Amino acid sequence: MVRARAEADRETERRPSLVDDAYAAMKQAIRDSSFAPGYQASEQEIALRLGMSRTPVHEAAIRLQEDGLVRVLPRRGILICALAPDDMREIYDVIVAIEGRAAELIAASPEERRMAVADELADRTDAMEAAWTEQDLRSWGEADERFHRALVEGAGNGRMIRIIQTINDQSHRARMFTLKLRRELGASVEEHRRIVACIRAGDAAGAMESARAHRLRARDTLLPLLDSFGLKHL
Amino acid sequence: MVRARAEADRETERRPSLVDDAYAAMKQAIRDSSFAPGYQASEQEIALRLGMSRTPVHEAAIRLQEDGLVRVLPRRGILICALAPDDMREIYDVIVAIEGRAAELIAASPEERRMAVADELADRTDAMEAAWTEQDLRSWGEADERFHRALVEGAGNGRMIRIIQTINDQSHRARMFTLKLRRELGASVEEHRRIVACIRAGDAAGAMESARAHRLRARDTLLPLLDSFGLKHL
DNA sequence: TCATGCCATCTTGCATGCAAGTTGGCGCGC
DNA sequence: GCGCGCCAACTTGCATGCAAGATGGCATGA
Repeated sequence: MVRARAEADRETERRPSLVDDAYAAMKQAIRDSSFAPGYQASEQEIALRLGMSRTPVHEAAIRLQEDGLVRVLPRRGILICALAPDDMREIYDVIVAIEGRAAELIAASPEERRMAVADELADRTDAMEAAWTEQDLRSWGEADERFHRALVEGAGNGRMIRIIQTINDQSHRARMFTLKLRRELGASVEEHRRIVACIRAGDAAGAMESARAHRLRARDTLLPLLDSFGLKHL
Repeated sequence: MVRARAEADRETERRPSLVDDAYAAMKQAIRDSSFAPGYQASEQEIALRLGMSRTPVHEAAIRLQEDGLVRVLPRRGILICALAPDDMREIYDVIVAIEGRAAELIAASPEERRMAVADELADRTDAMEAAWTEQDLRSWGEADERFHRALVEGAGNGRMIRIIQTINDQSHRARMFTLKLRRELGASVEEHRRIVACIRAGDAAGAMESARAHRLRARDTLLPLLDSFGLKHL
């Protein structure tokens, strides 16, 4: 219970309220497509399914709307947002900007901290390579996600972390979809290693540039892929 | 009423609800320090003052919490968030990342679009210079704010715009405070002109670098200023 | 004088009631 | 057969009731 106590001290013991439950449940449902994009649900219906009244569902919907995952249509219900290719372009630009700066900040930090982050990033990359040789797509995707999360968390900027988290929630479904299509996963490992090397060397400009180049290349292989499938929304 | 109709078509006629009113009123109160940081208000009290019941106030508070402007403390009320110097550091890093990428994107866009944005940016910069020669701090601040807003809006990325808007809401009070202290406002004009020149020339790398340098310099002059005032929060 | 514990008061979490806006379908007129 | 309007059913916006958690002050004992 040490962990619980620590959180209690930090957060004045916030045990999960019904609103938190509703928020988590709805977000999860959107992530795994139980609520498909374009689906329009009534708050009443969701409330019934979750065994609570409309109030907490409504308040959770407000938070989800703020996250860009749903739209609350007055007197018509909750609409699950779809992602158009243009949204993916926007999302990649935000990622390029934030991860680039994060890599730069890490590379410019004191050696001890830099090395600690680099070690973690290297571990994630090793996991990716292992998954790649075993053709284990699921593991590869998880390791890749962890690499990028560690990259942003390594910069120690809570606002950047939150921005990326929001963006990830929005693009999770697209990521799951494209994971199966990509044929150039191998290149990512090498690019990750270059980022790590720059961080170790304290080369801030190089770290930023490799992080940016990595995401820009991924974007340029993925967007045409989505377009070729004629996906108007996902 | 043409404007109202246009918005109606676009947004399914969303006239302002009480929640929107409460959100706007509270946000404004926080901006102009009617609600000072650290102040703890009860939802009931705010509801009375706004002439509505607790429900819309509560829902607006959830949105403000999502924006990072307040914290809703269970059964204790709404706490207006204060900004520590470390928050300003975080905020500047986000701005450097986003504005840098925005400048790069604009400079890499087709010439016609590029020039249109550059013209607007140049206008804002002219306004700054005029305000500077007249020692009109308020006008200077407004023109500067408009320059930076135009810079991000010029990239045409809705998510970037939203991120910057949120960040601006958070740091508005600090900006108002530091505006009076800064003694190097003149340098900004020149730096803005350099950004505009790079955009006009289609020099993406140069645009990004000048936008970044501009914000980094501003940060490095402001943060020590705040520290020297021993401001733990504002 | 100071620490401690209890209680009155205040505040929100959540459920629910009511009214107003939205929708889809049925029937009527052409 | 086809279009149009009306109505019943449904959905949320907002107010309010109730109960439980948080707080501060006062009384009590050392």
